[in-house]
Amino acid sequence: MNSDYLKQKRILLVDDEPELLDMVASILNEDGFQNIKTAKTIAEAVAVSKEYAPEFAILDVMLPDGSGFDLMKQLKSTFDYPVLFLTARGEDDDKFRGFSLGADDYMVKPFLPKELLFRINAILRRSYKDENPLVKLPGSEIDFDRAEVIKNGKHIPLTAKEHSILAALYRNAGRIVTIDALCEAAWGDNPFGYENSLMAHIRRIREKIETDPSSPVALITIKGLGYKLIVEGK
Amino acid sequence: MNSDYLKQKRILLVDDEPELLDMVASILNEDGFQNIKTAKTIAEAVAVSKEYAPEFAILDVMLPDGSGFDLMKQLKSTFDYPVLFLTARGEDDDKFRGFSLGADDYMVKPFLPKELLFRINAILRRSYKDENPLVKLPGSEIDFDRAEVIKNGKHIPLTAKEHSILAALYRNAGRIVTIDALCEAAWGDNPFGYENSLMAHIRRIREKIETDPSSPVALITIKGLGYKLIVEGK
DNA sequence: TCCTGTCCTTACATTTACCTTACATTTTTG
DNA sequence: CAAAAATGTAAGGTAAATGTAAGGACAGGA
Repeated sequence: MNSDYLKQKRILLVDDEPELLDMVASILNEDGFQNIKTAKTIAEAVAVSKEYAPEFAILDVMLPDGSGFDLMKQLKSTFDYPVLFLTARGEDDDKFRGFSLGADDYMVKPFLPKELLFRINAILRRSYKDENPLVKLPGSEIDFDRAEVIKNGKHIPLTAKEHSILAALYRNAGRIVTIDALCEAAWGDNPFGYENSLMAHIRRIREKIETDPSSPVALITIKGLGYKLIVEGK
Repeated sequence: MNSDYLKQKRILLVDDEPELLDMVASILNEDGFQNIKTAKTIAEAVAVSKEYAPEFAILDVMLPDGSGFDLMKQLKSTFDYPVLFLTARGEDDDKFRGFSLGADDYMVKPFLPKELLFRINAILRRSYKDENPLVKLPGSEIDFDRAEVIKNGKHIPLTAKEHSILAALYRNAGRIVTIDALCEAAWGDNPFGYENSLMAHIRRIREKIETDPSSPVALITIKGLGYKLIVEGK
């Protein structure tokens, strides 16, 4: 279900309630999304769009300076990215029925975080599914969509945990990722007490991606700090 | 993909919401389709059909004077062309079970324009190409038009659910498809809570396409991530 | 040299996700 | 309406994935 290059997509989040902004942003964050910008008004959203060039937008229907639909029209005429609407139950139902069709999806507040993530991931997957970049490491390549490593022409499958650990490393390619951060990416809430387990996974990952797992060159240890994934061009 | 003789096909579009008619029509237009007629009711649709002789229809499931299925039955008894259904999320889809076979397909509103085009083009290609391409798997072949599997020269029919699950896998051939995504493809609206049922279907599909269903080679499990369909050349 | 701490490596135990089956229920068909 | 087919449900079984733990290697410091 989780984590790959789609998590890198630039997301624009527009709502006038700060609490909701915070909530959605943190839901997205926990699922691994990196690039989130927020706005409280249409004016702000347009400004942000211009310099940020989002690849996906979550818009509230009711905004202080107009409706989310107006905003979508403005944006779509210039940019082209998928949109998900948030609407409160009973809010402007009639208007919504008609216009909802221009949206790529919508959710009625209040919603379950799980469902929000499900819909967002579904939209992104469908919108950007043709791109399937192979990640090039020294000595092998990773195909996140297929959850496999290609080494010397051999296709080696990745397990779920390996996949999510590698994804977390890839999101920070070239930078050091702490043990704690990796545990959190792999085990989510209560990521404590898995340090040893993480090590076992690191070993297994190295067996798959490294030519010589005991002298790693792609997934290297920075003693006392964490691990680092070496990706071509990062 | 563009400037095809398929773009000349006469298309009938039936929905009671003018907004949706406009939107779909303009999506189709932009993709190069020339001959589009619209109708708002079953009565209208039947009338248009008689003199226009459509070669493809997009029907809303809910219409003011009856269901899209009734319309399809009426039309199919006289004419024979492929149909794509549109259904709204949350719309009573009891009636929905047990179809989506053959050239037909359906989409849940709201949908991505891109995906609508993708499916329409796929249906047209399948329906109006002289040969219908068999999808080659290791050990068997799938004929989506006829909804059957050919294994060792034997023709084994597919049920509706099996067909739509296989179609979803085929659309992402070679890539991992999550349980959630498969549930959405098979049950559309409210795809939660069918995980177990999905498993039973997977088993039945394997019985049809695999030589040894207990050691699958075509529809393989990636534990914790989803399923993957292996198609020759993908 | 020994000690200390960090990480590696391995073998093994445990768990979880999935398989498999039989059966219940619903839907379609004649 | 009855029979057949399709679909959904549930429970016990299993193997692959994951977690655990113990011994080893290695570096740095005293």
